[in-house]
Parts: sequence; C-alpha cells; structure tokens
Amino acid sequence: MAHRIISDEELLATALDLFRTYGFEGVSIKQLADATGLEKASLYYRFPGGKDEIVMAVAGDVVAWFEKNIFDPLAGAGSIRKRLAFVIERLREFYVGGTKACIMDLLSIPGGSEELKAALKEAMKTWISAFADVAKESGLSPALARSRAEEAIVRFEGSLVVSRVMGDTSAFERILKALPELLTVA
Amino acid sequence: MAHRIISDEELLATALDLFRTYGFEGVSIKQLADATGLEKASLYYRFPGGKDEIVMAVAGDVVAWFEKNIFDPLAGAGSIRKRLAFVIERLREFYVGGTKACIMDLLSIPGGSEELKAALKEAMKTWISAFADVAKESGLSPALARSRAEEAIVRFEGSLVVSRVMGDTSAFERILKALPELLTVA
DNA sequence: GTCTATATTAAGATAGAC
DNA sequence: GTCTATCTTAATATAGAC
Repeated sequence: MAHRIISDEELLATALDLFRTYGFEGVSIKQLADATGLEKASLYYRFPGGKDEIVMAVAGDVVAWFEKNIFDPLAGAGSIRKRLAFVIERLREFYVGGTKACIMDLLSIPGGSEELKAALKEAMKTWISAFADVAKESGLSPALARSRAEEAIVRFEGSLVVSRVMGDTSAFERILKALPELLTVA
Repeated sequence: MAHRIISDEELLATALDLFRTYGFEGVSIKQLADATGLEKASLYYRFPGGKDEIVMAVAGDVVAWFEKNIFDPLAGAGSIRKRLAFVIERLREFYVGGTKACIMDLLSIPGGSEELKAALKEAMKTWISAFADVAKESGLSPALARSRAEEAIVRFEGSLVVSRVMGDTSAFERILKALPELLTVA
C-alpha cells in the first residue's frame, strides 16, 4: 500500500472521536490504525507507549483546545454575557450539539493510566475554576460562584449522559441555555 | 476444582459491580468467571448468549430493584417528604455514596446490544416519569414537574460523573440533598 | 517514517468428561 | 450444572524490509 501521511493533529482528532465514542477499553490499536489510515506498527513508531500514550496525547490536545476556546475567552475582554455566549457556541461545536460524549466521562472509566486519571481531574478542576471566576466577576460571592460553577459542570456532564441514553439532545440544549443564568447574578 | 454453586442473584450482583466499574467493553468473560468463582463454560451454560445476555440480565435486575425501591415507594403512601427521604436513602445505598457509577452512563457507551440500549432508555424514561409524578402531586404544573424531574436526573447522572473524575463524592451528596427542593413546591 | 510479517497473549465460544 | 480442554479470532507489541 502507498505510504499514508497524516499530521499528529489530524491523527489525534481521529483518535479523540473514537475514544469519546467507545471509551478507552472500547478502542483497539487496530481501530485506530484503520481510522487514521496508518498501520499498527506506524502508530507504535509515533507513540511507542501504545494506546496509553495516544490517549494521553488526545487529552493534552483537548486541554489545549479548552484553554484556547473556553478558558482564555472566559477571562478575556468584552461583557460577561458576550463572553458566555461565545463560549457556549464553542461548547456546542465541540460536543457537536450534544451528540458527542465528554472525555472526562468516558476516559475516567478504569482502564487507562493513573496519569490520564490525574489529567482529567486537573482539567475538570480548571474548568470549574474558570466558570467560578466568571460568576465572581459578575458579582456573586466566592462561595456562591463556586457552587454555581460546580452545578454548571454537573449539569453539563449529566446532560451529555442523558442525551446519549435518550438519543435526544434536548437536555444538552437546555443546560447550554441555562448557563448564563447559572453563572451570573439575575 | 470443587464445583462452585452461586445463585443467579449473587452472580448478577457480582456482574453488576464489574459492569458499572469497567463498562461493557472493559469486562471480559474471564473476569466474570473469576469474580463469580465459575468457569467460563459454566457461564455460557447459564447464559448461552455470553456477555450480551449477562448484561441484559443485570439490567433487568437493576430495573426490578428500582421498581421495588424507588418507583413503588415514590408512588406509595405517606407524605411526599417522607417518601422522598426514603428513596434518597435507597439511592445513596445503591450508588454506595456516589462511589459507584450508573449503568445508564457506563452501559450506554456503544459496545452492547441494541436491546440493551433500548432497555436503558426505557429505564431512564420511567425514572423521569416517576420523579415527575411526585412533583405534580406536590403541586407543580405538569410542564414544570416534568422539567424539574429531567433536571433532577441530569444532575444526578452528572454528579456521579463529577464524583468519579474528582475522586470526591460531595457532588453526589449535594444532588441528594437538593432533590426534595427540586421535586416539590417551595 | 511507514510498510509487511510475525510473535505472544487474551478474548469469545464450544465439545465432551464427570 | 460445572468442570477441563481446545478452537478461533482478535489484541498488544515488535522485528526488519523499504
């Protein structure tokens, strides 16, 4: 077969899609090879640690994406409402309208490395803090801002689970719509 | 080895624990055999359909448990507050204080049968309806009762995801505490 | 840097003894 | 109804050609 070339970025985007659909245990090196057009041996050449290393790289890419598209914009310029509206649009895109699961849900199921578990926990903490900072800026007390941020993440994650089980993304749309009210003073 | 005897009930309870920890793809017949003390061939004798049949039986048992411990008590006698307090205690037990995941989360990840997917969806619909009926009985309008019930399930599922990722069950405890307020008029 | 080929281990599944 | 033994397929992982 002709040699296939694929950038790390493209490769990891393909891997992300597999992992957030089937979970860590549900994805094999063979599947990753087929989906990327590479042979298994080529994947091992680029990621000698195998699936564990690939999934860690995927998680790293997702965290970088969140920094650029969620955390930085949330802390940026413009009115809080506008920043939230922007971020909500990015979240809708990333989760494809609620049809794609969150890697914090699927990859936190035992099977992956301790390193992965730690990275997911760190990412969730960062996300909660980013939401809490906005809520504080909008005028909520630090304690209330924090609890509203945690509730927002809980509802966000739950809406993705419910959307998947029900085969209906309305729960996801509802939490996106509720986010501004949750994270700002009425 | 001496022949092992184990009841279906005990066997399926063991299987439930594995499936809600590792997910469908994360559990092998070998693991189920080791955990139940039976050989693989004995599992196939009792469940000729293999893992798919075992996980369906597990789901059936869980639904039966919910009918007996959640849905029936919710529709039963006594004050709404008392019924909710009873049910919240049962939920805390079933999810072991938020340390065990929900099978609707883990088993809705692709890998299982279409039959399983349908059963999980049906179970979630039943759960939402049971919550909505209580909210209606407490005086909320049908529309508001339904949206509160859906929010309760979303937050319940989300709290289990967040508890797992964070390694901290406080999110689960928070939703249990919030349930009475969510499902009744203030 | 990707390929073909292969080694090794594990998973799913069944046959037949007891 | 459970066991041991075995078959087949799939998964992880590596060696070596190009």
